[in-house]
Amino acid sequence: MSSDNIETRTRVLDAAVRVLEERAGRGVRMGDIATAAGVSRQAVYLHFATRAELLVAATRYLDEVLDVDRRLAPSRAANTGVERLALYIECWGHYIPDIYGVAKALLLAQDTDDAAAAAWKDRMLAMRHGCRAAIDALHSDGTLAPEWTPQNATDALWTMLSIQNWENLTSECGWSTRQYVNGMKILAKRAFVEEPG
Amino acid sequence: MSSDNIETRTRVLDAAVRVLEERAGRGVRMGDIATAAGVSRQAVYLHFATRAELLVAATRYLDEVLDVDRRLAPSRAANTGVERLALYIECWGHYIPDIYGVAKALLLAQDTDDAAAAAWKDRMLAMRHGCRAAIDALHSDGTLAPEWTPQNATDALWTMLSIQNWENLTSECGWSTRQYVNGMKILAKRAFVEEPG
DNA sequence: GTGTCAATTGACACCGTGTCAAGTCAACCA
DNA sequence: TGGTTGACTTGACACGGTGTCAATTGACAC
Repeated sequence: MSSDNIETRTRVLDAAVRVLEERAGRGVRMGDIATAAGVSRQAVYLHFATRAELLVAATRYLDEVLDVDRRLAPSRAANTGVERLALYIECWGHYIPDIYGVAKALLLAQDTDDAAAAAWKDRMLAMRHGCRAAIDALHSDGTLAPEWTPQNATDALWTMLSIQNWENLTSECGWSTRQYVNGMKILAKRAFVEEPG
Repeated sequence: MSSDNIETRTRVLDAAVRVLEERAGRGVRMGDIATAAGVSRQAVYLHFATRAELLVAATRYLDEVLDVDRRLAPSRAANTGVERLALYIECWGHYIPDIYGVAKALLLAQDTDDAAAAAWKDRMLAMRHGCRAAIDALHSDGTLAPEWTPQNATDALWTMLSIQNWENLTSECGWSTRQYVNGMKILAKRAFVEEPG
């Protein structure tokens, strides 16, 4: 039955997201996800050909659930570049903790799997567009610091906001989500904004 | 023969560094290193109990060869905090390409191996001291931007200068080493330095 | 009843790490 | 010269995780 089919598939995705979240994306085997979904290991392979495919599907699934577009709306509605930059960081900073487990697993799978690498690159490129939009907003306001081209500033901001950096700051430096958001706002504002006058 | 012993050991280390460099730290098996060293796979295990141990030894070996202390001397001799920060970034930015292959392998091994994780953490902590020293120099000059505590600024600078960030900027954004050094100098100066007056 | 289809069960191939035991070869030494 | 030592080789194997395959179960549909 096709609805049954779909149900099992989503149960697996749900379990994957849950268990990846729990274990921060590390050391999660296909069998673990199957068990968590209350299904045999082979049933998972009935729906996802490889581990990488499952991880990619889990990312998409999670994105749907979390409704990224809605979250980004405030940033898009900003009146100035400075405001847009701050709101984008705010949004991103609260988004990372929600996706961290799945993202980390995908990040790790990258090294051995090309499909995972492509999927990761794709996601990161999407995130880059947000950075670019914020920098362009500064630029057209005339408030982008003169040391930067929009291109270079985007590269730098994008890199600064990477998930690995979030990981380092929260787990090695003990920053909270709030501290992360504030810290990145300060860093980005000082680094990229030149208030005229 | 003990001199023979040492010779084989260093031949393996040498081969490891070479082959890790070549393949950017990815997909390098114990057998590959053995072959590159002109030695059997088991000979490698005669000198290094695990892959992680070999990677850690290779890092130390490379550090000896590259003479980190000498490289850091200019930065330590700086007269102002601003100068020290710039020189530290200069030094670090030229150091990363030399260690990237080995570092990347260690970084990847982290996920499955505790010894590798500890070694990586240790190296990164050493690098953090350099960041801390630069920030402290700014602080005692009274040129650290008021938004930052020395602690937070160190966290941020340390994170900014991570090898993953270098990787992203050079490989995804196409930055050269020179561009990296310049970009990071601009970013760090704008973010952390408040010129008095 | 019979066919269909998802899921289960258990076996197996593959790969890379790490282990083990037997054998080779050179240097050193009585 | 013949024996011991010690590094290295060779080939086999265990283990763990991924992915495959074939036979079987069980429900629902006609």
